[in-house]
Amino acid sequence: MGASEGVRLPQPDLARVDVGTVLHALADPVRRAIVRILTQVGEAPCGALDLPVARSTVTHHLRTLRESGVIETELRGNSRVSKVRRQELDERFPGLLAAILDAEPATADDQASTDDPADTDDPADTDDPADTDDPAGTDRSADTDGPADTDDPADTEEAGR
Amino acid sequence: MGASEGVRLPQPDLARVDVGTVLHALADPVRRAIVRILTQVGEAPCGALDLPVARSTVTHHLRTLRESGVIETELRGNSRVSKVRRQELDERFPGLLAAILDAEPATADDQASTDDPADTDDPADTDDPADTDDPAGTDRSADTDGPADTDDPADTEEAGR
DNA sequence: CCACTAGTTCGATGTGTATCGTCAGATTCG
DNA sequence: CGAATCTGACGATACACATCGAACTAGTGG
Repeated sequence: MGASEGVRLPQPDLARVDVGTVLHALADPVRRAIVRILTQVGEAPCGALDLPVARSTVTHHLRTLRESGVIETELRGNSRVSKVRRQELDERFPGLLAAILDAEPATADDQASTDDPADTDDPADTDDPADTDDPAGTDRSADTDGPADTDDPADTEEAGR
Repeated sequence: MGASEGVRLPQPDLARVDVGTVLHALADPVRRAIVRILTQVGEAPCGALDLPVARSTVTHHLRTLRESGVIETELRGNSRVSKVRRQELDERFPGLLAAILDAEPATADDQASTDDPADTDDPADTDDPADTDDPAGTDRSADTDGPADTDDPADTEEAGR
């Protein structure tokens, strides 16, 4: 018992957590991957999370997830084992986590590759994440072109009426 | 017919929209308020949205919502009427929008005040939004103390084993 | 035509954030 | 004990983003 229970790191009371906080935490693809992995394996230490970013970045994301109330972490020796506060989240925001997890079906071994293709699918015409991945300068010019095209068809339509 | 149907602004195909895009769009409190209002009244032009930000900021948010696939907007004279792509969202991400809207019950007239108290409730101990509102320096020292306190009880716990 | 309204774009600003590498502290193991 | 491992704090960097006010565009009505 003592061996399986360690000290839990500070975490917010979910009753006090704003839904925007959770949404923001889960808007990041790496953090979503983390949550998916933890949901599938139950719990895992930092080192067991196979993600395409630096270890320090994983640590940063884990902290963000913990501070937003999505996961809980406990000390076990020199490891910090995290797990999703699934029950609490489901009580506080019924259906939210399920909807998000269902939106991106994935296999345990394909986490890293799953995130990459998801980003590839984003490049919809007016999709912001695609803009994020591209150089800012290029994106702005793209955004400028977008509305311009909008105005053109509008003019054409009204002419038709 | 023609009077009720205007030209629709470009919007992404929701089948191609990543859930992270939607999550990010709805992580912002102003944008959430917009979606709530639109959900309640059905549709509304920019000017009918009573929000505690500048008109240009509302425009910016509407654009973000539209480009992320959450709303659709059509030109009607010199107005741009927006509405939530509720059905499509429910098909693409079943339960997501409902969960988010349910997380923040509100009345149509209390949008602005509803957002403010939500921010007030956020100041949980390790809540990021609270950290954002407070001076960064103060928050870091608090965070530094947090883990330190965690380590102390950890030592105590292991001593007990 | 002009005046007015509705809404958007633009530029600037300040803040926030994801990422990385480095280093230090804590724990485990031989 | 020292070496190895695990993890997180720190500092730096580049980019993203919410916000505002001013200027501009498009549509409406007299």
